[in-house]
Amino acid sequence: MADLEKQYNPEGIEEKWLARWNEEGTFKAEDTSGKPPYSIVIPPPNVTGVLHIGHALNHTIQDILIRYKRMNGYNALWMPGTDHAGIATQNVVERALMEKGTKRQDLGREEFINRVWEWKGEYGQRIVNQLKRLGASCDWDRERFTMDEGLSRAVREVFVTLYEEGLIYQGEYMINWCPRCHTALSDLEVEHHEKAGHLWHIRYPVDGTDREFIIATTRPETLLGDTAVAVNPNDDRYKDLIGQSVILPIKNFKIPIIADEYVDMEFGTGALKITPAHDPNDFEIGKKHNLPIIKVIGDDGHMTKDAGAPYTGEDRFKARKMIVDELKEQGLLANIEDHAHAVGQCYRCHNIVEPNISKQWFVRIAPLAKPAIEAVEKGDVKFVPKSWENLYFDWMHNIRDWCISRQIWWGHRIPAWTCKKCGEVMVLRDDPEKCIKCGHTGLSQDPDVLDTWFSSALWPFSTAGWPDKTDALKTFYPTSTLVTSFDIIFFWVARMIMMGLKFTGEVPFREVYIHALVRDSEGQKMSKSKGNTIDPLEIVGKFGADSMRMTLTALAAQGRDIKLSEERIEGYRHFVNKLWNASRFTLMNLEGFDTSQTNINRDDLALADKWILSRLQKTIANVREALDNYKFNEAASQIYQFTWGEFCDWYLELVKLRLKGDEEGGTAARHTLSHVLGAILRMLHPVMPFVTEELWEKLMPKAGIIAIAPYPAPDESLISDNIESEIAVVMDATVAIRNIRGELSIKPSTELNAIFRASNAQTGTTLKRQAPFINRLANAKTKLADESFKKDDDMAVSVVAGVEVFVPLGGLAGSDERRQKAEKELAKIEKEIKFFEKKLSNKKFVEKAPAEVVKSDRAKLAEFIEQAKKLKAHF
RNA sequence: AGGCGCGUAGCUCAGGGGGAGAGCACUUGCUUGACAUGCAAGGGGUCGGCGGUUCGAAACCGCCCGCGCCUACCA
Repeated sequence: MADLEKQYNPEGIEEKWLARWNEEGTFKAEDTSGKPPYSIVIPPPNVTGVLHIGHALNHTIQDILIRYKRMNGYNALWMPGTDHAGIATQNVVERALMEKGTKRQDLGREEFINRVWEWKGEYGQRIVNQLKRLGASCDWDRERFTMDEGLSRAVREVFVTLYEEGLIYQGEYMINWCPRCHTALSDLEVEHHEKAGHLWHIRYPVDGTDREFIIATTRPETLLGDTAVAVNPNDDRYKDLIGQSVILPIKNFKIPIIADEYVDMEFGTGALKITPAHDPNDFEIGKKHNLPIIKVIGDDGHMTKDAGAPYTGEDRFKARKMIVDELKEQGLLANIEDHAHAVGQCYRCHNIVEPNISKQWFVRIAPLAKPAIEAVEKGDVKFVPKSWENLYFDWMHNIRDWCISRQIWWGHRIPAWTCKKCGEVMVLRDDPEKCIKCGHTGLSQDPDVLDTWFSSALWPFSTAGWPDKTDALKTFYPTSTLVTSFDIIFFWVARMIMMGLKFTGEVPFREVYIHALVRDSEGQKMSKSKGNTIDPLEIVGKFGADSMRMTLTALAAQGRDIKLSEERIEGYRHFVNKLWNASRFTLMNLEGFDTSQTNINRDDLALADKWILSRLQKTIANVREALDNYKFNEAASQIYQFTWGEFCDWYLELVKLRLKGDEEGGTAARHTLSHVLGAILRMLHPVMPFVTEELWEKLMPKAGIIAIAPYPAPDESLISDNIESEIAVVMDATVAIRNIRGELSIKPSTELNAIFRASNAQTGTTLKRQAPFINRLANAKTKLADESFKKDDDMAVSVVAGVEVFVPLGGLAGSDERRQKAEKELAKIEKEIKFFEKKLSNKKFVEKAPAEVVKSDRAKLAEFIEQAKKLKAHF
């Protein structure tokens, strides 16, 4: 039994339990069950992904919730899976092809997709395997992938239904275009980062006059596609010019001067060049004024034929330089100004996106957003912390139609066909063989695929088998909780709510817990390019999964980001080790003791037993309360304090005497020890699953695995404030002696004598009864003062609540040192007295404050005065 | 420009109307038979600033200062 190593070594133990859980099917949820359901769907990581510390936090929290509920008797399902991550995955596979010297275009669409599947087969389990190593208690048999047949059917069903209801439409609009990924992006997929740029002020001469506009632009290359200059109709400076023309520099075209309210008279010179093909606002203005659209930047980011020589074929940024040089040459560049502005970048490849006009598919979002807003308003979905609801509402109220088509190959192909003969467009659940209108068999399918987030939006119900009415759907949907970070509230959370309500009539989850972001120790976002990432697997290898999980849990306070460093994790490894050693000690003392027996006569329990049991009940209640309210750090800290500060520091020390040989009370002590340790292990299991399983197996060999053991529940009848204050006397007396020892620099190995004078009979009885324990803890021989006791010159004195402590020193310390120590103690007490005297002398306080506060303050004051009096009397 | 969050011990942070807390770091002393990844004893803070509400504010309210983040089509 007592074959534990001196130090906890996670290696081997983690593997052992991963295998055991798997063999025993511990994490399997039941599609039909008498138990209450609790379900979480995993935010599906990208198949291309590598586990990072953010996943570790996200999954630790989910695992805590799931394990906690499972131990509480729920039919707990943690639904795992991965996301096909269209653009990201396509990029990865393309890069691999590039290394072999091929391009996807060389392979053709079908073959390329085959390659992606091959790639997925080879590497797709990587992140899943990494997740398993953290101890994630997902029901792995249910693992899904967004491109699975079933999920694809859900996508198809949703797309067709939305199309039939007019909620999906196709149209030519200005969208965000990534010239590198060669696809449209939704507004959300564009990141705005402030960049240092320039404002070029360009002269646009007015035709037939000597007047000119000076127009500022951040993108001079778009000049080639200008089709008008706009001014505000109310601008007196230019009123007379409206309807005339300017000569477009370089091109030497005439373009009209138009009037539009959009133009801000205050900004710059109040004149705006209009490039309908390359700016969303200009596009709108262009439509209004029927301006021609000249596309000068192509889909590949190079200048088009319409840009004209010598620019055609040049990269857009090179073209910019050429244009600026040319303008300079011609004297048309009035001025260059530094200008910082937010440039849109592709969230996948970080290239600068190009506003581009093209034909795309959109979701008409307003009708979907309305019920989704109401669901959160009504509380059908609750955000925790609640403040995130504001962000949600803010976005949902300003939401714009969602561009869902992507010009890539990897993803759910849009189920739309066009008849080559009659031009009929068909959007269908099943692939058509011929035109539904004219019967012609020549059909072409839309080449585009859907935004990856389109399928993610269905995840909570598509993974349960929707559109079939499965048992899983009935049992686990709506899911209970969603755990994610704030940065995908728009991308994912909001869209799941919209789609869930639309297609199931119910919200996809009841609560959304938004957790922090993990940053480095400087508070910087972790990123590979900064080199400040912490690799969770490396950490697991070095400190064990439990240490990492405990650290993340302890730091996961609501509403604040986590600054993580290896030192923090190392610190919590000490806690894991502490638990290990407390268990080691306990197990050493339980040889031959049957830990499965639970019936113990409470009268046999010693004071220390009753005390630790009382403290345990309070701790259990606090931990449960914390977990029920997503206060993970609070739960971690409660267990930490109890385990280290109370169980190890006091109870184990108090109990040692009774464990020797056949000491009286040994049975009660062993019973209490195993009971409390068992409760600690079960309380901690959701946070530290591996080490708790290992120790539980040794402590309770007959009880089965801890992952399905019942989570501790508080027993009110074991809570006793009287017992707790009685122990406080023992602790105070012990600390007083230790304090004398420490302050007077007496070695711990020197046994001291101590005499206690109690201020009441009960305290005296406690001190007398607990004397053996105090003696041990303070390395002293203690006794109670009798009537003849007199303090003499050689004694150090300390006064604590209800007890005067006298320690004869026999020359171990000089009188000066003793006086110093006593004066220090007195100064502290006098500070307290002043504080309370001031407070209590305030008439208004006495009148208005609650009676109990006044009463307790008066009692405290009296106690401190008493202590000071006693202390003074001795010097 | 708007919105949100944060400012508490040297560091990282809990807390939150009634005597300032934890971990780490620091000082001193310890091979006390679970643990030196440890034990014991200590030092350390006008809780960002100024006002207000209150008998009482670190906490609630207002303003200010500093630091983050998010959203936005100002050329």
